Amino acid sequence: MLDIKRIRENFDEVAEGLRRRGASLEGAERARDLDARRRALVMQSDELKTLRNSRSKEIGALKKAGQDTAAVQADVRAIGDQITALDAQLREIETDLEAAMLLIPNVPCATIPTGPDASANRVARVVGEPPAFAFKPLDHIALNERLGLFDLPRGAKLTGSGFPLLQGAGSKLQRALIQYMLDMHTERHGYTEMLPPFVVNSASMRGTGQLPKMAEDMYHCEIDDLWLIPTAEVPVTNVYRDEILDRPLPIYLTAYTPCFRREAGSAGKETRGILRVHQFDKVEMVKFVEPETSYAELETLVANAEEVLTSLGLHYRVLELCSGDISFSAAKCYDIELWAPGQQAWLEVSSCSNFEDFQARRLNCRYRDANGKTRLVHTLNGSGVALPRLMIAILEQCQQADGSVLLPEALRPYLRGLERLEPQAK
RNA sequence: GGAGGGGUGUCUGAGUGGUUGAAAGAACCGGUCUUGAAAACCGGCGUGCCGCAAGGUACCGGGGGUUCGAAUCCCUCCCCCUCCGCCA
Repeated sequence: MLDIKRIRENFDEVAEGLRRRGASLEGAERARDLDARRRALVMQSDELKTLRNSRSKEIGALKKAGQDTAAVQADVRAIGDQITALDAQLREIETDLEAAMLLIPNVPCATIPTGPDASANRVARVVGEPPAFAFKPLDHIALNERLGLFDLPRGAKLTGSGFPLLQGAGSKLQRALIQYMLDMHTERHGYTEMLPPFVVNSASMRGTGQLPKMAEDMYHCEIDDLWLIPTAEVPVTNVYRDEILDRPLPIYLTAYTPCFRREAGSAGKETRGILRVHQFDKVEMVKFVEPETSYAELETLVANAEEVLTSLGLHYRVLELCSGDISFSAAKCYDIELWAPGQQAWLEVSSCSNFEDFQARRLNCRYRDANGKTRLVHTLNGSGVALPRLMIAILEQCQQADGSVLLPEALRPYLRGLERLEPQAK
């Protein structure tokens, strides 16, 4: 959520930002108008309340003195009726204002490229080399047919399409990767590990911005009004919702969780294999930082995610997303894409964003600065990284001529002697 | 799921309808004193909204209600504790 004062006082600057995104100005204009009406009503209502309070105190005094209070009571009652009417109007306006504010996206950072969509994204860097093959590399689906790491038909039988059943070396590799990443972030990058609930309430979903817009993309348990998390960002960022932090900033948190996404509307698109599924595992990093530091913190966040990939010897690139391609809440965002030689495609495995105070305002998450003044924190998060596509990239980049997959050295301690994924006899 | 108890500021904790944003103590910050520290003493010490400001207003788990007036009464929801039941 944007600062209403920013819309009030710097409307042109906000409008320019929204235009760069290709977003409509309608919401911001509406918010500006509702805000003006709200302030006028608040003034009226507060004045009447002042009057009511002072006259009510008179009644107390009169009663103590044993005098008749009927006339004053009638007066105050009339004032109270006016207040009730004004406050009803006010509530309506505030509800509308809140609704409008929740639908206005963040203003993009001034330095990011301007453009309408992904075509304007800037390649920040390409790291490593694509592996050279003396044979035609297979994609992860073909590789899996020999290796037997995941069983999609049986996953579909258990639940439905898009719910992979990992098995044998596949599940072991997955588990090793999760622990490898968590260890790296906690031991080397200074993050504290969290293992949060995988199901959250609506207030948490609003806090990070999934609600109200993304309700259709999430799994919802009606009876309890609880939601399956689409990313660990939700529970981990909400840890400090409605708090004034007394811990020194920055705070770095990391968590492994499964992620549940309905992916409504994306049926048939990039859905082969485990590229896009309804349930997947991910290690997430979340930062709570002082505003002045958030852009420097974004760079180290990306570096933390990249180290997972470089340490595994994988070829990837980093994109700086343009104004038209960043997500609703983000001011600036880097995507990390792994190279998948089997399908000759770049696969997004991480999205690292600085939300500035956009999430913090919804979350109501503040800290005390050096002068003891409360200020909104800046929040950031990034995947570190998502598992299925990491698995795909490892399979496709590390495949060998004999159909096996030679696993990265760095994972060996986590695989208890497993060095190579071997074709399975059917 | 059943029965009971409870949710007040950073913490402990008073407050059962009237000038209470809230006693008292602790913690914390500033000052005096001290070679320094402690102690003692003095002062400060919640958050949001409106306002140029003075100031006003709202908030005692959330929401709603009664009343001229609610931290205090009523309804409802949430959370915590104890006991019983069920259960991985």
